[in-house]
Amino acid sequence: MGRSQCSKGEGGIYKGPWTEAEDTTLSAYIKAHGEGNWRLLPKCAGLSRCGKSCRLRWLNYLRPGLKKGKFSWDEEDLIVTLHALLGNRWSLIAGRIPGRTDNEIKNYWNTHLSRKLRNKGIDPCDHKVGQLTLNSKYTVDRSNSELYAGEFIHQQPTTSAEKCTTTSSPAYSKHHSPADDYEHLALPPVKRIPPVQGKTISSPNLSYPTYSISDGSNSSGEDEYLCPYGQLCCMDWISASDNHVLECPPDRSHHYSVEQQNPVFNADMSTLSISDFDCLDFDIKEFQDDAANSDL
DNA sequence: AATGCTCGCAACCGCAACCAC
DNA sequence: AGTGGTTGCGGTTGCGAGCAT
Repeated sequence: MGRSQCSKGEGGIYKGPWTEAEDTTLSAYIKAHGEGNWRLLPKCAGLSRCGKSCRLRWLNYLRPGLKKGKFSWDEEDLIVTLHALLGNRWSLIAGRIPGRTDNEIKNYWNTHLSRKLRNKGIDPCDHKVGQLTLNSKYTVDRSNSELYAGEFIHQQPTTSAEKCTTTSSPAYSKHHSPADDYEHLALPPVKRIPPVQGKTISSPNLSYPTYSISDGSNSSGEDEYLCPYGQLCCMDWISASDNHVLECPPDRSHHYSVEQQNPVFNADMSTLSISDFDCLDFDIKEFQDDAANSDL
């Protein structure tokens, strides 16, 4: 499997599959000197490979903590969900799935998941339902879900190379299922707190959310918070750091901004989109817990 | 058994982003 | 602001394994 036998290319640089000896050399070197300096690494380590190749081999194969083998049900589900939210941003998706690499996820998507979705009549690019011939059990009832993505998520493609990005992604369903299943398309009604117009809602400690509303009333909990952009922006899913503030402008009853130290959150409300949020800020554990716990 | 075809995945390639100067 | 070097990302390639005929 894989590429052709190792062959020397220009400048005596090997290409093709890595040998065991090369793996050992690379691992030993990185354990001793750490990652980075990829261009110089091959020379220093005595490898006839380009730095890029070394980096890739380390990140995708040799790095400790990598999971091998089949994707679990949960992982598959998570990939579908994250792809719906993030598009082909494999490294971001991989960052949310411990032990899996972007390359692995990308391959798995291209060879398994996209096909599965297509077979179910779902466009794997935008996760929209095409001509589904569903039985009544899995009817997609968007009218019943005010959190349907098209209304709340307006993710813009991030690069021109992204052929398959979500321009209108389905919201994350709390009743999500793996790609085999239609259920993740049948978004249930979601409990929401009515917007508090003109109020500022802050959470000084997001790792254990306690909300305070500027009028002095307090509330705490995980299941009753604002989900202005589908459910992604539920505050619980934004990792803890100071100075998060959700606010509801008087003129936009369903849209909120999150103010952070990051200047992007000072963007014009009318143009703020889900892609403006740094996805690294989302805490996947709470993401999963929230999904598992909720049955609204 | 031989041949052809499809699938899965490691690895490569090009390009954009980032950084230092 | 411009330039050059480096890194990281996503798309694509190409080979071996496995399956079908």
